[in-house]
Amino acid sequence: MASLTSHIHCQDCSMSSLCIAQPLDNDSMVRLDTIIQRRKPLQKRDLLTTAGAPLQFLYAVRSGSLKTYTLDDKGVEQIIDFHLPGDLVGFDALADGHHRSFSQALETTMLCEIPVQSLDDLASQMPTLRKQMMKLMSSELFASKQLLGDLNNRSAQQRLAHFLLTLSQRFAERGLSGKSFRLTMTRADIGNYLGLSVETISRILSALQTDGTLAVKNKLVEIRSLDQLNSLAGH
Amino acid sequence: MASLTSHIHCQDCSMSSLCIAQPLDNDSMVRLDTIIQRRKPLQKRDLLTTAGAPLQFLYAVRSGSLKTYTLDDKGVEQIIDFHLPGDLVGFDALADGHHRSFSQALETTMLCEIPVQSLDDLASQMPTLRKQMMKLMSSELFASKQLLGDLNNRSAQQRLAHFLLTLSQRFAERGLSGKSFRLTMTRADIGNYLGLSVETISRILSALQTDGTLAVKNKLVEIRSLDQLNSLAGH
DNA sequence: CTTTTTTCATGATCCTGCTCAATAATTTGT
DNA sequence: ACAAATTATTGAGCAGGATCATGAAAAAAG
Repeated sequence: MASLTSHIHCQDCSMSSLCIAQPLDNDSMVRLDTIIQRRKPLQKRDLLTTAGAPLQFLYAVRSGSLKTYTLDDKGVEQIIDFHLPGDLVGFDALADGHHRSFSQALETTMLCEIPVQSLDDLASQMPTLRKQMMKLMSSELFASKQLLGDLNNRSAQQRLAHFLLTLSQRFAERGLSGKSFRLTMTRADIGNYLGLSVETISRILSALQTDGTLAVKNKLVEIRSLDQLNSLAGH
Repeated sequence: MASLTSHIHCQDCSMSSLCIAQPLDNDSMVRLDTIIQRRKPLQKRDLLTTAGAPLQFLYAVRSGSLKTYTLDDKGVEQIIDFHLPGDLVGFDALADGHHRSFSQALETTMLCEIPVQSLDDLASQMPTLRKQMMKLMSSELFASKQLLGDLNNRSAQQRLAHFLLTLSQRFAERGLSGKSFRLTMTRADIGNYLGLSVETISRILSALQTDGTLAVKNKLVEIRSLDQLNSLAGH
């Protein structure tokens, strides 16, 4: 099965449309492909990056999911992001060449490993690749700043509704069902990310279940009324 | 005085150490300088960017300050960032070539105008410039994600203390006093940014004044006890 | 399969920060 | 310089969500 993994190339990766490879012509993609390594899958709870470690690779998620977090001075975890297939992990380390956060697999997760040195070499020769990297960072930057506003002035219910909608959209973009999906993170993770207590997450999920907006069964979520969820999120 | 403004070059700009020009050698800086335009100062309340408008320039703040915000579907302002001298404005527009937010001057503000097309041309020839742009974006990205966590799980007092400390640091980096500075934004702006009501901002400022952490006189803030402010922020 | 650990659900209580309200101080416009 | 508008301060009351506590359900470990 290792042979299967190692035989997947950018050219036929289903995630390439979201990835750094998106705007490249076939020839460029082949060149990108040659510098990319595959590695054996991460198991649940395995760490991909550690804060402070020197940056060697950027990672593209092929399947599975991760959470990115920092530890504050008191050692308290602060979740910064969740990563789904097609997402890139490691941009925050470009600033000074060291990772600034921890990334941990939430389930069995497969990745592409992109050596930053080679990527930089390639970027200097390929304007399209350079622009794509800028675009991805710019998008992430805006999304992150937008999120700040989205969360700050909103109620617990609005935050959670927004979170579920965003997940739904992201699954849909990845060719998966946006109606029905599995939360790979715990309620505590969601609460941490949204600045709410576990209890609040639990209570709101129950309430949304009761009023028919969602069907929740453990980690499985089904969106019963997208309209209602949208209006709860305030969109 | 217009002649004075137009005669300032990257080579002798006091902000160049924070700006995109930071790592460039003198020759490169001169080349960068030739593509940069100066323009007449923005007056308080003037808009620099408008959401939806095509991206033509990135801007570097030379003096003064701005706020960046979006308008939600109900037309409610959501402040995303404050910009001080040395900051770059416009990175969020690189993703699709259109500005995604409004930037408004909080006071009389001078700017450098950097045409993105020329900047991109230059970046393709100058690896150092390219890397610096990536670094700046990466830093901003991490700062923004970090901020999310910093705000989310913290009390009103911790948030405001954190905000003031960040401002203080930024002023200090810019060669200004970090002990004593002027808030160019209103209390309402701060509240909007931190997800707190104006009243809460006002009350906490009064409380910090009473307990001797700060001296506040209208827009003027003096940090009386940095230690105390630090411990309030939870650092 | 059984035991242990982790995660989730729900209730009761409390407190932080919001809303509403009234006044004062600054800033802006004429 | 004055009037109007915006911004800031302070108080009272209320409510959303945190915390504490307990039990149930899943998941992980053995």
